[in-house]
Amino acid sequence: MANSAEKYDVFQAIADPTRREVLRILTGKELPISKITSHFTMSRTAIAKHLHILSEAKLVSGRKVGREKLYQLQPEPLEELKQWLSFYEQFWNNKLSILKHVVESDGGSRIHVIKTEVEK
Amino acid sequence: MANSAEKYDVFQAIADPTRREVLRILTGKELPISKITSHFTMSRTAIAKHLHILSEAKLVSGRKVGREKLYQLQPEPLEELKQWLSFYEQFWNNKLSILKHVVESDGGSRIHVIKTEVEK
DNA sequence: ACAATATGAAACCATTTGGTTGTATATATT
DNA sequence: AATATATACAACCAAATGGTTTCATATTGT
Repeated sequence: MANSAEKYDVFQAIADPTRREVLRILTGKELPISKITSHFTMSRTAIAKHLHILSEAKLVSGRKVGREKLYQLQPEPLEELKQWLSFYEQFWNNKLSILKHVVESDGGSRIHVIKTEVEK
Repeated sequence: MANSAEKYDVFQAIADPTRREVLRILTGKELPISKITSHFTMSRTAIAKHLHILSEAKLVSGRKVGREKLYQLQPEPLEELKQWLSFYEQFWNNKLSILKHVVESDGGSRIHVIKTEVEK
């Protein structure tokens, strides 16, 4: 199923509720397929396929340890999603509210933002 | 195709590249189906279906004006996506990367960020 | 060595998806 | 009134998706 042509991107990978649930389950822990499967009613094979898709999208990585394959969350590709989102944020938010959030949630520093026009 | 049972959620709606492109085209403007279609090689019917899906996910709204149906971006449901994302942010997060997007996605201005430490 | 466990992989299947074409209907335009 | 335009809707289709079952293989544990 996993073709080298990277058939699945992040957008497709997270479109499926089962796969989102798998990601949630993997937050923090590194788990073998069987343990992940135990959270669902569907078969191990089905979950393995979902893991392949998530793996293609680089949202998880698997390492084989003994007879188990341990899967781990790899959240970096979500950055792409975040960037995509940020483009639309200005339409329901105000761009500066993003900055506001950063400032407010920043524990140990103060952030100053100066916006200046740039000539054509 | 469009069942009242809301078959499509935001995650599924944005999974398709054509639909993401439609959203991008609709940023700012309100456009009739035919105008939207002119950006693609596929048929108007195909685009109409995509618009139905986007409509189910409440990412666009359409109003009929004369013989045209004008569609408009409705970005609010993307908030759900943002919230979903925020849960995973802590796992790769470098807070300043948020600022980086703001800077990079800003067309006509330059943003300077000065971060200074604050005494405990 | 043998049985149990964990995964991999192939074959198969029903449904969904993403597209098409064809026809009908409503609204402008001349 | 007749024609052109814009959309709606139904039927159809191939390919993708999300699942299953079955069998093979590698690794433990006794």
